[in-house]
Amino acid sequence: MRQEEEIREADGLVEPGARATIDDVARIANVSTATVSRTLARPELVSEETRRRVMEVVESTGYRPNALARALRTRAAQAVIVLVPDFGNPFYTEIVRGMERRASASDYAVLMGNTESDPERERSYMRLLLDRRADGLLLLSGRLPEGCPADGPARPPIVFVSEDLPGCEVPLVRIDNPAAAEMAVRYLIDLGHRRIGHVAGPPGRILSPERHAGYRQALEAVQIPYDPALVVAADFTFKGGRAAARRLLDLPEPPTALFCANDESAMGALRAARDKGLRVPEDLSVIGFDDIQLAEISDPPLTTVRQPRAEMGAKAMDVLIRTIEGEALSGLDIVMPVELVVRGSTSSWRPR
Amino acid sequence: MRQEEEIREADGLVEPGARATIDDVARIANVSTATVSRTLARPELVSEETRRRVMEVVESTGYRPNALARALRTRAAQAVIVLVPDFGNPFYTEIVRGMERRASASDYAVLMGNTESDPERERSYMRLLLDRRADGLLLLSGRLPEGCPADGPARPPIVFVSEDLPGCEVPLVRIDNPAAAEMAVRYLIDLGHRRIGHVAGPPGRILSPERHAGYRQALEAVQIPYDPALVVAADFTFKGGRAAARRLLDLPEPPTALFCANDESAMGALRAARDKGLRVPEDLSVIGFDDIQLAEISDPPLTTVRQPRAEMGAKAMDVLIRTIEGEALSGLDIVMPVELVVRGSTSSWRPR
DNA sequence: AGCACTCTTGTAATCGATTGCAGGCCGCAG
DNA sequence: CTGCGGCCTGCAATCGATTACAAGAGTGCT
Repeated sequence: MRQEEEIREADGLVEPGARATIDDVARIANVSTATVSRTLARPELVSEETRRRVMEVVESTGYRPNALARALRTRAAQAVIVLVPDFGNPFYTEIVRGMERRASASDYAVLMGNTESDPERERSYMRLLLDRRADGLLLLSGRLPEGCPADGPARPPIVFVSEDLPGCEVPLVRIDNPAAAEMAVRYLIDLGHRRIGHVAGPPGRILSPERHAGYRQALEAVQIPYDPALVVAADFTFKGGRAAARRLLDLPEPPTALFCANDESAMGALRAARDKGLRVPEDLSVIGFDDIQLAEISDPPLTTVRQPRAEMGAKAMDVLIRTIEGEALSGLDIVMPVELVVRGSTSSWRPR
Repeated sequence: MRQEEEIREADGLVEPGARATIDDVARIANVSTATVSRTLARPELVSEETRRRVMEVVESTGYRPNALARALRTRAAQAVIVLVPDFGNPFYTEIVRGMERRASASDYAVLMGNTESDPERERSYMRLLLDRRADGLLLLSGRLPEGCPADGPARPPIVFVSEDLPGCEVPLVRIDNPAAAEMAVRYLIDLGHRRIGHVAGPPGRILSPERHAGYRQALEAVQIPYDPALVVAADFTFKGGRAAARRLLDLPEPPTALFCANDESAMGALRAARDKGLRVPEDLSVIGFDDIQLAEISDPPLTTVRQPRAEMGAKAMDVLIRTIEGEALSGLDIVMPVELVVRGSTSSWRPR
């Protein structure tokens, strides 16, 4: 026993596989565990001399505090869960990047989950919260996991991004969808278009009626009568956008421009145009929404509405962390600015 | 004090915000914490009657064991880290899906990390391991995070997917890249092509020389002399593929077919062809590698080599979990089958 | 010398589980 | 009646940290 301790004092640790604990460090540095803990957490409380000695041992043993033990004691896991409905969707990746950046600045770990809108998966990530392995939740899907209290004191720290659940107090970081959509359609109108179709989003998502409202608003602002035949719902996918656009282009009096509720369906619309032998933008203008990476490399490159995705992610993470750390931010509603990115899929139109 | 306990016994818990602990359950059910723990973990050790009583209290209080406390005691976090070099890359999303499926079957949590090949980010995720918040590591990037022991008893459970670090004992789940590449090029040869270009991967990635070797092998098998001028390195991106293909198509005697080291660069090649006014597949055949989603919706849809990505992910997770749970699987090398998916970007060629 | 104060450090309780060990109870065989 | 073995259950140690509290040393003042 003495022997073992002496080996430890000389060499750091006996078993190379085992990691040093705070007790090892304390023993080797000849102080109590309390002092080791303080040296790391609040060095100003420890004398110069002791601090030096402890730090030396910390270095030589490669000691890292066990996060589980710390989290258990402090009741703070220093980790947050980010629930993404679909990893494959490029719209989310940039948001997540922003989140990670902000999280690591405050030394929070990010536990990312791909739910595919599957309640089972949502629940399984929700467990991490109930488990105490995470302190808060960032939701990109506009839906609460089943069994998660939406309000009241039992609600864990949550922030919604982009989409929310109407009627609850959860903070939200978003853009002004109606205004952004109106801006996009307004741009088409300014180019001379009068007959403008709308490839809408799926009815189940809040975004859809919001962007549709902006579309309608833009038309009405310049006295263009709203024609329901020019609106076809899709599902935010390439395939859905292609089919919806095809229906619009097959109309007896087809639109000269399309406003698509997101970029992916706009890509579908570009394909539908090509399917029919229409040139974009000469015969048809197409405008998307989101500014995903693909928009830049599509043929032609897509004119679209850019959301400041990384900033939105960072902002949401910021609000979440501050909530976790005790600020009362309930009911916050943060609106981020958007930007129209003009590329090659739109051009002016003179009545023929 | 007595008062509080009576309220608890009647109503479950006093404060609705606070979560029940094993002590609460034990007290209310009038048993020891040991019995509660056993009821949940090894019910067969507990008498029918007691089990019923405990379970009732567990239900009514909504008790969930604190994972941190358990992990601290059992020294098993029941969580693994998955390091993805680039979330935006659709190649990885399917792999990750397979991993998640297998993990949740064994009740492991998946902590996903987007490293962007940044050593800083890698280190920050590595901390979760050193921290004891995770039990193992799944690497999709073919590189070890800095400071991670590659071999010896100190090496944590790790599995590589798709790419590995040559010369270390870490298990690997992969495909046979040379053989798969050879199959693809062989297909072009069978279609009648004789002058076949190769848009290669970046030199830094192991995949690149492997696929290049397969390309060369296929040519040599039918006595087509290898021409270095027909090989241009790109970087697995759309842009890089486009530029590389442009160089090949600008050759005095341009190739009639291109084998691209991945789908994204193949998309770039398709664009380069269109830039030059070439029709695919009539004037140029293009074949990719990976079979990402985009391959199906590109114009024309891309002929490519499909990797069983979900299965690879699931398999890798399987090996990792078994390693964590004590099986000695060091040095394992699992090779998964690939499949040639013929779509519209390739057609037969008769010498003109 | 005595007292008050600051500066450092250690003691020990605590977070919420798991689990080895021991003891109580019961039935049954000798 | 005694002893033994099997079934349940509880006691208490343990995982590895944090932190309230107390105690001792040193300083300065009266």
